[in-house]
Amino acid sequence: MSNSKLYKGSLNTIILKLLNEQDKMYGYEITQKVKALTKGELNITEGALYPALHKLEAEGLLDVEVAKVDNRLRKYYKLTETGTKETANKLNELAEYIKTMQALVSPKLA
Amino acid sequence: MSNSKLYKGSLNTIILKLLNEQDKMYGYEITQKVKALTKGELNITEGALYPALHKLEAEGLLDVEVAKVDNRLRKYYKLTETGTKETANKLNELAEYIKTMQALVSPKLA
DNA sequence: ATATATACATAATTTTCTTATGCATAATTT
DNA sequence: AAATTATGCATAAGAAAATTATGTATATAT
Repeated sequence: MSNSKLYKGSLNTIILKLLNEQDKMYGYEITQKVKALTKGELNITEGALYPALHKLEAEGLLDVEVAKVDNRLRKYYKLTETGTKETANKLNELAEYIKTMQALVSPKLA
Repeated sequence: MSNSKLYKGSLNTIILKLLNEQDKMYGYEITQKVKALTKGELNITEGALYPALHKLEAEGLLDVEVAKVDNRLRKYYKLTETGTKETANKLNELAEYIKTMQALVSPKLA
């Protein structure tokens, strides 16, 4: 995924946020989109991505829809209503995390 | 540690940064300092902290010095030279992580 | 006397990721 | 034509980092 361990725990947030923007995406598309958006910084591995998608689906945050394009399989994922709410939560948590970490590493007023 | 999973992977960064400021600290002190700095947001658990300190010591990033205060044991940790360098790396990685995540969740120019 | 705070530690389990495979089709390169 | 790379899914074994649950011990507050 990256040389830094900090990305641990942020995969779900990334997936949900992308699906919040793009409406529907398939797995491989997510890996490519993340690579592009981060200029190669972040490479989501398949071993992390697919189990994560399956779990989000099992939890009712994602719906899946199978399609066949160019004789190849694609599984399109999209947010459920619950998934949309959870996306908002995750983004708040990320903002909170960043604020907290900045307070810890640059404690200007502490 | 927190309701958010995002803190996974950031414990070492937190420990190293605190020791970079405070010169030397003992485990319990670290948990209290973090709680105070984050206004209760982040509570480092002992099961996470002590193994982490032992590992950082084993890797040569921390030196330990045992003291007895009020008849109670304290293990003071401080950065080694290598530890100081690694602290700088970790802080760069954190800044990089925050930048990357912001590019992912608020892709203004994408 | 009892509970809370201080101070360390480890073991079992869970979560999340990496690494290694595996299958299959399409497109590109040699 | 053959081989490689890209597209697209999936899972299993193992590692890493945390949670949760204990355990020991002293000091302080109720």
